[in-house]
Order: sequence, then structure tokens, then C-alpha cells
Amino acid sequence: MPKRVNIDEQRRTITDAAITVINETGLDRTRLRDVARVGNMTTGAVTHYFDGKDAVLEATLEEIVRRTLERIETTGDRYVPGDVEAFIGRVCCYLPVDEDGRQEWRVWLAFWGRAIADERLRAVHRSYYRAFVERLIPHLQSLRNETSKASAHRARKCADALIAAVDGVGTRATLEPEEWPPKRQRETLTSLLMPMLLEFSDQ
Amino acid sequence: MPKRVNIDEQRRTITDAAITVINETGLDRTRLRDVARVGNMTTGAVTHYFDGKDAVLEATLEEIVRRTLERIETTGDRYVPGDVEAFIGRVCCYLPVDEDGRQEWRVWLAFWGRAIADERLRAVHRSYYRAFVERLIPHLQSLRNETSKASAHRARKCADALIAAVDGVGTRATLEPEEWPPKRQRETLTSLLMPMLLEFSDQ
Amino acid sequence: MPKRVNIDEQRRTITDAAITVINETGLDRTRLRDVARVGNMTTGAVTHYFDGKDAVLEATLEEIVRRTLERIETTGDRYVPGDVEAFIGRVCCYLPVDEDGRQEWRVWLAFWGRAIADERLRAVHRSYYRAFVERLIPHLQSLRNETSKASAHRARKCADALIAAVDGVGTRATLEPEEWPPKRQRETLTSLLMPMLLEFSDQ
Amino acid sequence: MPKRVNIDEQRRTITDAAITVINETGLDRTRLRDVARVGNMTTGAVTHYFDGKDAVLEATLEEIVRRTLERIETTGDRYVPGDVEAFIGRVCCYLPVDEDGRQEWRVWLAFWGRAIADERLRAVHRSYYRAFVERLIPHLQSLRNETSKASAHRARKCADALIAAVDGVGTRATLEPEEWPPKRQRETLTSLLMPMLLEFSDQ
DNA sequence: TATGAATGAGCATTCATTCAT
DNA sequence: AATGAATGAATGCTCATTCAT
Repeated sequence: MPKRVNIDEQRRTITDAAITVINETGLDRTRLRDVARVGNMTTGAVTHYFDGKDAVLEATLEEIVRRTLERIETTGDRYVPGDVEAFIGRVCCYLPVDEDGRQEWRVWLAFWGRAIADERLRAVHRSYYRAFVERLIPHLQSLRNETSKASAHRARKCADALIAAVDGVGTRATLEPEEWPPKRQRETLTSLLMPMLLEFSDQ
Repeated sequence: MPKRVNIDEQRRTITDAAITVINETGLDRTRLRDVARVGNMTTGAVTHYFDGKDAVLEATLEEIVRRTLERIETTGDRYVPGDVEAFIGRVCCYLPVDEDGRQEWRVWLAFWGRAIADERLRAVHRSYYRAFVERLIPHLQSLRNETSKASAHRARKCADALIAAVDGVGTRATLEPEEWPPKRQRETLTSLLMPMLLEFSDQ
Repeated sequence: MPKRVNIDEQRRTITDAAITVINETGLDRTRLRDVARVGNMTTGAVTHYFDGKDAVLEATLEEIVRRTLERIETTGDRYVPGDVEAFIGRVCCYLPVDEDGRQEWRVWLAFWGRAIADERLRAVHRSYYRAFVERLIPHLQSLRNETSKASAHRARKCADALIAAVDGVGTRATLEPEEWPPKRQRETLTSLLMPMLLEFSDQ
Repeated sequence: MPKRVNIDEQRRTITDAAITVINETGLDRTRLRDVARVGNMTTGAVTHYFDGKDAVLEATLEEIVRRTLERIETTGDRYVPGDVEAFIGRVCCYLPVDEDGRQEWRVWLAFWGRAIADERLRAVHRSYYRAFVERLIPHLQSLRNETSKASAHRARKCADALIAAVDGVGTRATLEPEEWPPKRQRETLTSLLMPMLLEFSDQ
């Protein structure tokens, strides 16, 4: 009987390795050979589980998306209505404030540049933003103590603004890691979100 | 005597061509040959004016920075103190709301990903942000009708937040151009900046 | 499992091919593509076994050294003490007197010129001369029927002179092959070595 | 009236520059641009005085030949018959024992390698050896106090051997300059030539 | 399943040469 | 006579992909 391997597990090993390599050397200098090496495989094994380099990269971006969305899940409890400060505190965990976050952001940024000219990667980004918004809406509604479908529209707009704020601060912090320690990131994000969310939660 | 050419002009022709190519095909698929072709040159001519591909790309990023900072110059008049709405209206011109802006943003994003693993490109980004902040400060001060050096610190923090908001909205709009027409961009940026700037200008 | 190849054998195939190409077209016109073609490979295969052209050339010079030193091994028996004529006869086999020797000498000379500005190649030459001298010493000692360590110094000096004579005649014969048939080479080498070695072996 | 330049002088400037560049960077890395720069010219000027790179290199080798033969001229007086020691002392000046000599030898060696596959360069070498032999013959004859044409044959053979000895020692000293100071070169050359020339001058 | 040797297209880069001025 | 901008062929090198084992 041949050795049975878990296909998904192997694929996951490869995307994890890809994330490591992209984080260390940059997406443009990422070679399949290095990905294989970090994943303790050969290049032949990698192309056995994926159709080629593009497929590996697409799956890698999906893995990054999965990791980020997972963060929302783990902060998934409802908020005290009106407690904007606590809410922002939770949002800050999406910023590159720890080693994992910094790694994800670096890879994330690398894919933005490539997504521009690659429809498949763009589609992954679109679906990510859609999922992120949908998951933020109930949190924002709980901030206003609302649950009605009617209020979703307003929350959706707020989610867009919130995501933009996180992306903006995260981008800057990723490009200038030395100048942007977690404290500065949180302060900047707070000064953007606090006034908006107070207004949002009050009305 | 041979024909004398304006070196800076030729270099500018090359970086302009590079921007066009990067915008159309993506940074990772940008070949020097295509840059040369778009600039009506040969590859030999390109390497005559630059040390190599890396040097071309670095100069190209600098050109993008130059174009963006130029926008601040052309909107350089003082603002009516307290007129936050007008101020935000001006800030919106940095978003990808016209064809030029969209092109610059696409190239801009392409370089973010590469800057992560390239110290030289990172340095260009750092100097860009520094210049952008410094030029925003007097505008923000005029919003509060201040000119004192002491108030610069507060304005600087506000500038950081403002830049993050612009970057966040611009990023999203660049990745999902169909879903983010100028109107939606302006509304999202306004919902982020209005509460913060009202607070900033009032106090 | 893929076909297992003997790495050293493949590398040897490449250096052999390089020797052929250098011999035919000269070191400066030697292209990796031609080396690959002669070795029945592709350029990709060559760079699979070597880091690049420089590495191929260095290994090629080492192969030339190996071949030359091998000649000493095969003439490795002791000499009749005082039989200078027989000794010189043996030494003549290092001259470009047969097709193999001519080929080696042509490649050898090609590398001299390049070694001047290349420390790595110079190091190969140095180690070759050191090895050659060391292997000549016992032969020269047997000519004087000596084995003592003390006599090595004198033999070493004699070896230096002998090598110079061989190099000088070999160089001339390689540059003017038509004018320097084996007979002329042997006569010239003999007229240089005979008086010196008679003196050396007699005292 | 246009500026009159001395064509030969300009050509000489170029070959001198070429010798400098070859000495410093090696023949294979010598670019026409660098030759021009060292000669305080532009590449266009170089190709104005020579048909191309090959022509420059050929003229450069001829210049090296000229310099070497010049050394014979300056040591051109007759020798005391039988004074072999003084004669060898004169011959040593052809070795790389001073800075000029070392430079010439390095360039000389660089051309040997290229001459192998270049008929034009080989021809220069041939004519050099011929000239060298012809000029050595009267010196060697004076060593035996002969002037007859009949004795030239014997002197010619001796000259061949002498040249081989000089080439051999010079080659080794050029490839291992640190290990071969002038003293060691002279001793080695002496141990080769002394027995042979004593025999030659005595008989 | 998995290996890794081999391929070869694609690329940047180098540099002698040309030529308009 | 001299310049130096421009050319473009030549070439080493990279690396995703293929495939025999």
C-alpha cells in the first residue's frame, strides 16, 4: 500500500513555505525552488500539488486571506454598545503590531502590486474585502445596539471607512517599520476612528 | 561635435515610458525592452542613461513621487480657517479619481510590494512620506488659523492620520476600480476625515 | 526516482568539452553555449553543474593540471643514477610533442594570460607548480642516488630550473608549431638541461 | 588651418594606454572605452586612428615587442669573449625584475593566450622571436670570439635555448610575483644558462 | 507519489561599432 | 579631427516547467 498523504496538508505546507519566502526575499525574487526547499520538498513535488507557480501564488494569497479573516473569528464576541474604545482596541489587532501581523502585511502588500495586472489575484482581493465587510457589519451594528437589516447599509459604509483606515495605517507601518511601533499605529488609527465611530454609535 | 542631448530629459523620457509599461503590464512583467520601445529607444540607449534595470525602476518611483508632490504644490493656497469641507475636497485630488491618478496609484502600489525587500526603494518611500507630511502641516495649521511652531506637533499627527486615510481609500479603489468610482471614494474619505478634522479645527 | 547521474562524471564531461572548445577557438572566444554543445548538453545543464562560466573555466584549468600531473605518475619509476640522457628523455614527454600535449599546451597558455588578472586562476597555477616541483624532487634525487632530506633543497632549485626550461621550450613550440617539430623541441631542451643536469648529477 | 596632430604620436598614446589597461585588468576585460579614457580620448578618437579593437590590440602587441627589442639595443655592446657571467647578467634584464619589466611580461603573457587562436597575433610573435634570435646571434658569437657566418648556426641554436630559458623563468615569475623576487629569477636563470654557455664559449 | 536532471525560452547586460554633428 | 549618443548583436544567466525513472 502506497504511503497516503493528506493533499490539503501538503498544499498548506507549500503555501506556508511560500509566505515565509515572500516575507524574507520579496515576491519578485521568490523562486519555486526556494519555496520547495523551505517546505522540505523538491520542485517536482510542488508542481505535483499545484499547476504551476501562478497557482501556488494564488493559493498563498488565499492563505493570507484565511489567516486574516481568522483574526476576526477569534475576536468574534459582541461588543458593549457604545464602547467605542474597546471596539477600536479590537480593530488594532489587524495592524502589523506583532511578528505574525508584520509578516502577513509584508506578504499582503507584495500581492497588492501584483494583483493590479492579474485578474485572478484581484478576484481574491475582492472576495476578501467582501468577506471582511460582511463580518464587520454585525460588530458595528452591535456598537449601535442594532440588528435590523435596514441598518446594515449605514454599517457597511462605516466598515468601508474602517477598512481604509486600517489599510492606510498598516501600509505605512509596513513600509516604515522602525518609525511605526505598535503604539504609534494604534494612536493614529484611534485618531482616525474615534471621532467617526463616536458619531456613528451616537446617532 | 555630436548632437547634444539633454540628459535629464532623456532620463525623464525613460521613466515616463516605464510608468506607462508598469501601469499596463504590471511591475513584475515589465521588461526593459518594452520600456525602451515605448520611449522610442533601444535597450542600449536605456542602459546608457541608467546603470541598469534597478536604477531605472528607482528613478521611476522617484518620478511618481515627484508627480504626487507636485499636486500639493498646485493646491498650495491657504484655506479658510475652519472650512473643513473645502479642505477635504482638496485632499480628494490625491485619490485615484481621474485617469492620471489611477495610473499613478497603480504604479505606486506596484512599488509598495517591491519596496518591502528593497532598501533603496524603501528609502524613496520614506522620503516621500516625510515630504508629504511636511507640506501638509502648514495647510492643517491654516485650518486652525495657527502658525506657531508649537502647534506643528499636533498637525503632524493629524497629517499622519490623513495620509493613512488617503492611502487606505486609494488602495481599495485601485484594487477594485469598478466598485469604487470617484463618488464612493470621496464619500468614504469624507466619512473618515470629516469627524476628525472638525474636532481638530475646533479645539 | 529519476535517473541518477554521476555528478563528477558530468562535470568532467563539461571540462573536457571546454578544453576542446578552448583548444579550437581560443579562450576569449569560448562561449558556454559551445561548451554545452560539444558536451552534448544545454547551457542550462552546464549551469546546473557549475555556478557559472568562471566556475567552469576554473575547473577546466584544474583538469588541465590533473592531466599534466598524471604524466608524472605514469613515468614514476626511479632512474638509473647518473643516466641524465634517459632522464631528459622522460622530461621531454611534458613538451607539446604529441597531439594531446599540443592541445594541453594551447589551453595551458590561454589560461596564463587570464590568470594574471584572476586570483582564483593564479592560485590554481601556484598549486600546480608546487605539486610539480614536489614530484620532481625524488626523481632528481634518484639521479644523484640521494634520498636524504638535506639534498632536497638542491634538488628543488634544480626542479625550478628544469620547469622553466620546459615551459620556455613548450611556449615557443606552442606559438610556432610549424617551426618547432618534436625533434627541435627535444634538442633545444636537451641543450639546456644536459649541461646543467650533468653538473647536478656529478657533484 | 586645422590643428595638425602627429598621427603616430596619437597611435602611440593609444597603445600605451592599452598596455596600462591590460596590465591592470587583464586582456579579456580590456574595453576600448577604458583604453580611450586612460589615453585621455573618446572611443570615437580611438576608432579614428585604428580600424577597430583588433587593430588596437595588434598594435599594442607590436609596441610590447618594440619595447623588448629596445632593451637589446641598449645593451648592444660586444662582450668580453668568455665572460659568461657578465653575459648572463645582461640577459637577466629581460626578466620581470623591475616594474617596467613586470608590466611588459604581464601584457606579453596575456597576448600569448590570445595568439593561439589569432593568426595575426601569432605572426607578430613569430617575427619577434626571429628578430630576437638574430640580434642575439652576434652577441653569442662575440662570446666565442667568432664572427664567421659559419658559426651562426651553432649560435642560433644557443639563442633558441637561451630564449626558452628566459621565457620559462619570466613566465613563472609573472604568475607568482611574490614568490619570485629578482634574486630568485637570476639564480634560476643562471643555473640554467651558466653550464650551457660555459660549454658553448669554451669549445 | 516523488525525484531531480534536463530543458530552453526569456531576460538583462555588455560593448564594439557607427555616424550625425 | 573629434565627439559621444545611439545601436543592436552577442552572451551569460535565471528559472519555471517537463519527464524519465
